[in-house]
This record gives sequence, C-alpha cells and structure tokens, in this order.
Amino acid sequence: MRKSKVETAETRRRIVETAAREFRRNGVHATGLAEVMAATSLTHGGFYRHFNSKEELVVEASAAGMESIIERADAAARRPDGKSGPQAIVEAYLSMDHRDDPSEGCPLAGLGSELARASDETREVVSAGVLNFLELIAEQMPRRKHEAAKSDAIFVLSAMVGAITLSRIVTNPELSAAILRDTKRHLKNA
Amino acid sequence: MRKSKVETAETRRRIVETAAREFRRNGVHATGLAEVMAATSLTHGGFYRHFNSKEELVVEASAAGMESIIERADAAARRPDGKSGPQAIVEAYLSMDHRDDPSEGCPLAGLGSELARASDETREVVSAGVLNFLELIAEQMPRRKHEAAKSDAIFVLSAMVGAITLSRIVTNPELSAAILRDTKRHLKNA
DNA sequence: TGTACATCAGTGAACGCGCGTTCACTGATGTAC
DNA sequence: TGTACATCAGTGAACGCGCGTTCACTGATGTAC
Repeated sequence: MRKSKVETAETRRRIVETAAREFRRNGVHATGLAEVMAATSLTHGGFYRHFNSKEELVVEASAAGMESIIERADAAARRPDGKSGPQAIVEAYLSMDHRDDPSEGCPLAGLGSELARASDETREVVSAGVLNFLELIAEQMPRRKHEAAKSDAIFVLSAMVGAITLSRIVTNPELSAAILRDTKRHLKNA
Repeated sequence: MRKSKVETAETRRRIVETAAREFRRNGVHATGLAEVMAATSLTHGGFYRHFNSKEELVVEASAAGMESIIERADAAARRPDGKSGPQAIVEAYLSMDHRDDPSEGCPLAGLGSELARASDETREVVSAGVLNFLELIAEQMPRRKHEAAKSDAIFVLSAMVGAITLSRIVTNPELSAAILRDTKRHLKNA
C-alpha cells in the first residue's frame, strides 16, 4: 500500500485543503479527523502518517485558509473593472456569495471566535495572514502616507470581518443584506 | 432535597448566568454541562430538572449575554462624561477591558462564528438582541433621519464586533492595541 | 541492471476519555383533607 | 391548624456515542549491493 513520495506529499496537501474547508464550514471543534479524512477519501487511521496531532492540522489549515482569502482579495483588486483597489476588495469580501459559502471564505469570519481561543501557534500563523491582508489593502491606497493607509486598512478589515460574521448570524434576510450593503457603502465613503 | 419554588427559580437563573459566562469564555461546543453545573456549585445530574437539553440552555444563555452587553452599552451612553452617546458606547466596547474579558463581554464577538452555525432558535434570540443593540446605537444619533441613523448603527456594530474579534486573535500586542485604537478613531470621525 | 530487504502510506479495529443524557434514590417542600 | 401523602430539586452512578490517538497488518515503493 506504500505510496510514492510525490503521491504522499499530494495526499498531505489534499488533507490540509479539505480540513481548511471543513473547519470553516463546521468549526474546528465540531469537525472530527474521521470526517476530514473521509472527505479526502481516506480512512482516519492514516492521519498520523502525515501529522503529529489535530492541532498541527489546525495550524496548517488556518494558514492555508488565510492564504486563499488573501489571494482572492488580491485577484479582486487586480481585476480591471473600473473600481479602485480597496473598493474592489470590499465588494468581493462583502458579497452574498462570501456570506453564503463559509467553507471557501475568510477564516477570520468563519472561525473568528474559535481562533481567538486557539493555540499560540495557530494564532501566530493567522496573525501573519492578518498582516499580509492589511498590507494588501494598504497597498491599494497609494495616495496616503503608509502609516495612514495601514490604519485605514485595519479599519476596513475590522468592519469587513464583523459584517460577514453578523450577516451570517441574523435570521432576518433583509437585515442580513442591509449589514453587507450598509457596511460596503460606509467603507466606500471612508 | 427538594427546594422551594423561589429557590428553584433562583437556581435556574444562576445556571443560565454561569453558562452565559462559560460559553463566552470557552465557546459553546467546548463547554460541557458538567463544567457549567460545577461552576454553579451543583452536580451535573440535576441539569435536566431545569432544562430539556443543552440547546435550550444555549438559547437562554445567548439571550442573557446579549441583554447584558446592551445594558452595559446603555449605561456607558448615559454616563455624563462629556462624550456623545455613540462615542461613549464605542469607547466602552472597544476597550482593552472588553478585549481581555470575553466572559463578561459581547457574545457577538466572543461567540460570533459559533453563533453563525447555531440553531435557528439561538440565532433568532441573538438577532433580536442585535436589533435592540442597533436601536440603542441609532437612538444616540438624534441629528439624523432614523433610516440614516440605523444604517450608521449597523456600520458601527459591524466594525466593533470585527475589531474585538481581530484584537483577540492577533498575537502581536501592538497590532492588537492598534486595531482597537484605529477602529475607535475611524468611528469617531464617521 | 537485477535482486533482497527495509521502509512506510494506508487500512481497519481498538483504546481511553469526556460528552449529553438517563435513572434510582433521598429528603425537604407543597398539597389535600 | 395538623397530618399524610405526592411531588420533585438535587445527588451520584451509569448509558451509549464520537472523539483523538494508537497499533498490527498489508503490500507497493525505496534503497543497498
């Protein structure tokens, strides 16, 4: 049953990808390793050939989730559709698609309160992701001094994370839509 | 061992209060009923004399948590310390004290991503709390039309919830402080 | 290049543990007369 | 008002279940000669 080195690395990568998705969808605590392995088309016994613990997977999946959302924001900022960079990021982030698909979305929104209680190592890699995200947003504000742009970026990210989180909690569809719409509008004017 | 009606009601209330605190501190999923009961100085066997399920407790504890943070925001707004109402709420909410004490803080920040996945009934009572919170914030903006004030309130709450969440995730103390400071400053200018 | 042996990815069963929930029991409270 | 009985809050042990983790096993891959 032994697999080649290439296949092994590929399997490990698939487990991390699947976990990143499942964690964001169901929460880290509520997602079992057996579930992650089954979703990767493996049995759960093989997990420890790739990782030393669930915690190790959480760290890597969190990092992968941050990278993926930053990449998507970057792609949105680069799309030549007439919108300014920060505005394009805000529109993509505060979309109903993002709200309705946590499994592919931002870990800060999908796992926010769980990440606040996560291990130092997990919070460390997520912090690095936050810094990269802030840098990306700040870069899109070329007219200002970098310090001011960084501060603006912090504000934009806070509002975006809070808005997606709230829009997923409230049961009233109009209120949920209003949270996204109003936050977008206010960030546009900022 | 039977207790009087008054004592029974009081015990039930204490369980809800304790749960509201423990859930915000450790997360709903990670908090066991035995832990809640022990923190209420009871054994876990007695739980089902008061509630039909953990879910029922989650609903009541979430409602209690929302009521408590709104009450605190209301108190901050009423304090005669020269600050305008919304500004006083923002300063109290985005304080380091709030960041560092999730157990007494806002459930939207402490349980945000878990609440997004909670039962309809839980999300229903939290939604009612969100509406009350928005109403309170909007009330403090008397100069505007109510519609505009409501929209501003949505924006303020989104930014506050996101900022506290992020400030608890990041490991760098300067960045954590900056998230609170910068969000406060931007909301002041809004 | 071919052969013999060591390695190890993946399987499937098992482990101890803590979870939500149930239950027999105790004895003080509430109720009916 | 006093008495007899039913109720039920709280205790502590037990339940089935799913969790993270471990392990013996299989057989294809990697390595040494």
